[in-house]
Amino acid sequence: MEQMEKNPEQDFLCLDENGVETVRRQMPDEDDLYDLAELYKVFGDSTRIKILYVLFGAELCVYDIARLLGMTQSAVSHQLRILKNNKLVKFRREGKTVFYALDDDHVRSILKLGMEHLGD
Amino acid sequence: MEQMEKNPEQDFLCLDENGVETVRRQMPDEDDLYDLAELYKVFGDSTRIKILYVLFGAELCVYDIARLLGMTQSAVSHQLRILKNNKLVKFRREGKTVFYALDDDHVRSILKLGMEHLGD
DNA sequence: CAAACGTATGAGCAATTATTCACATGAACA
DNA sequence: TGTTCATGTGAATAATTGCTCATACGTTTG
Repeated sequence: MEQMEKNPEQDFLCLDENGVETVRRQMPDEDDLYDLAELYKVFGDSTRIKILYVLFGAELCVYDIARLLGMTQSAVSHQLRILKNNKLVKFRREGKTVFYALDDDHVRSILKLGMEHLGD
Repeated sequence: MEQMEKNPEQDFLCLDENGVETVRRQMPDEDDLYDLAELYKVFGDSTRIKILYVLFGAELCVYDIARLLGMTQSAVSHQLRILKNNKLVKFRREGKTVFYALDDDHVRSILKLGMEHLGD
């Protein structure tokens, strides 16, 4: 970082054109970044995090999740819908009952990584 | 999952007491779950995701980040504050300029995992 | 078919939050 | 010391969102 002098041609204070190119090249598409933020937004709610952790080891029906977490069936159902849309949980119908489970191992990995970060 | 009959003593439709215990045992503390959600909430905004990705390979000053992303310096500074508070970025002062960089490799790992999940 | 049960969903409300605008800091330089 | 430059921040606003309440849907059972 030696190029600290102001360069009026360039409009960037600290980074030269090469740096700009390097940064731009590694940037994913705008859309992908948006989708990524949307994905993390789903993890960014303690209710949904609780639901995911409850499902960490067991397949559960909506009512059980609600009971375990001390929540309304409606609230749980609303959040399950969001988790479902984002492919974080899968479901299976058995008569009147719908069983939910974590969709894939990415979910577990993401939760674990987050916990690791908090451990510092 | 054979215990589908309703059991009025138990208040849980599908899960027996053993199941409840198993689920409860693996649940982290309420506080940790809350903190985890707070962490992901930070990732759950496309502006902050963009800032993190811009910092993926280069240490940058506030004004450069703003220029690269086409944002106000103020908006970037507000978001950097949040990223800083959550230990996702670190900073270094050099004269009037403040350089920001990703804090640790957890950040990179978390971003990568998220992208992987989207790739399905 | 009607009733009961588990689940899903739309509307409305309260709370959170990202941005803008104006201004405050804090450092370098005349 | 006063000015300029880079950054930080408080208040206000607009938009998002999680929950509740009421109700609808889909399945089973009488």
